Amino acid sequence: MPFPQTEQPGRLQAEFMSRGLRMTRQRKTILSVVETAKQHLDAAGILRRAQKVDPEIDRVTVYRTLNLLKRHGLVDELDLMHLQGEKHYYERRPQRDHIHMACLRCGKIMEFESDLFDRLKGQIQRDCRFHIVVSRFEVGGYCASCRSASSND
Amino acid sequence: MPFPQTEQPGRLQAEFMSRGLRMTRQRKTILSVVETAKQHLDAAGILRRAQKVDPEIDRVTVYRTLNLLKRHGLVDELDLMHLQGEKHYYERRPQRDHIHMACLRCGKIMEFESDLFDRLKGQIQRDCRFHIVVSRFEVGGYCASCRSASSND
DNA sequence: CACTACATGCAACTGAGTTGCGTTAAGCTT
DNA sequence: AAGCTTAACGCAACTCAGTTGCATGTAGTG
Repeated sequence: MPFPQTEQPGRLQAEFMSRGLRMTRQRKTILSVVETAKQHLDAAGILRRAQKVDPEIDRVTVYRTLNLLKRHGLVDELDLMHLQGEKHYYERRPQRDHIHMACLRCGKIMEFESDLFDRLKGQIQRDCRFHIVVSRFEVGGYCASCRSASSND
Repeated sequence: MPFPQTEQPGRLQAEFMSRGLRMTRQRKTILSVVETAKQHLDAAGILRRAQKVDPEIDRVTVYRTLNLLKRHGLVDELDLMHLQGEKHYYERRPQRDHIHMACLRCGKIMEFESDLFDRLKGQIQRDCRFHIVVSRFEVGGYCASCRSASSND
């Protein structure tokens, strides 16, 4: 085991292949970019990073691969309250779903897990007899630091 | 009082004007379209309905008016899980926030209010010291009728 | 009633994402 | 290992939603 981290590289690739999807040089690059991203990336950002590894990679391939990952539930698509235009952001689907909070002043994105959130989704599935495949809870507002800052400026 | 309904026409117009915003012929038309809509409309749909009243109205005016309403918190912008392309939908901001559920099979949109939802937002504000201005909780999945239908076809 | 600042309409533009198609290459099959 | 088939790739052209610049029109003030 050469990867002692909690989230070992290659796990996304492994899940991808275990679904019988064809692995290509380009997909390998894109998956590793998505997997190792430390922040939320949009398609253009993913392309830029992928091209540092393989300059031949095309933006169309990035879009097609992201659609594939989305359809297979391997990544989630986020809007992040459209703080910067209409583009989408992507993240590996986590074990446990979380809420995204976007600060309208500083643009910071925060994530928040909550029992209440899990219970709410359970309630929807039971009370509405609705089978949830994907969910997105995004919040726009003002973060703690911007709230205190706004009293000084 | 000529309007005995729960949601009397003109209330949106009244809120709009009470904010000191300039009322024009076009805005009056657009606001009444938004206010009386029985379903979630996108900008093109709002334009189409507005043009039935006033054919001179331009799509740019619709976009500008929707942006204005959004900035003033008088309407909410929805993605409805991007079931049909990337366009946005609009609804009057309700007294009590609700969740949108979009069926991936039949396209139906359902709304759901929940105490748990209200409590969850309260928790976010308290635990994260985050002041919520706007929130959007959208769910994609399969509705009750499509779940039972899918066993037969 | 006149003035001014803001709203409108038009046309041109932007930016994200998609499609068609000829070429390339995964990953089976033997 | 070579050949085969089917899917993925790269490129260019396109679509679609929404935005911007600017000249003209008009709401609301005084």
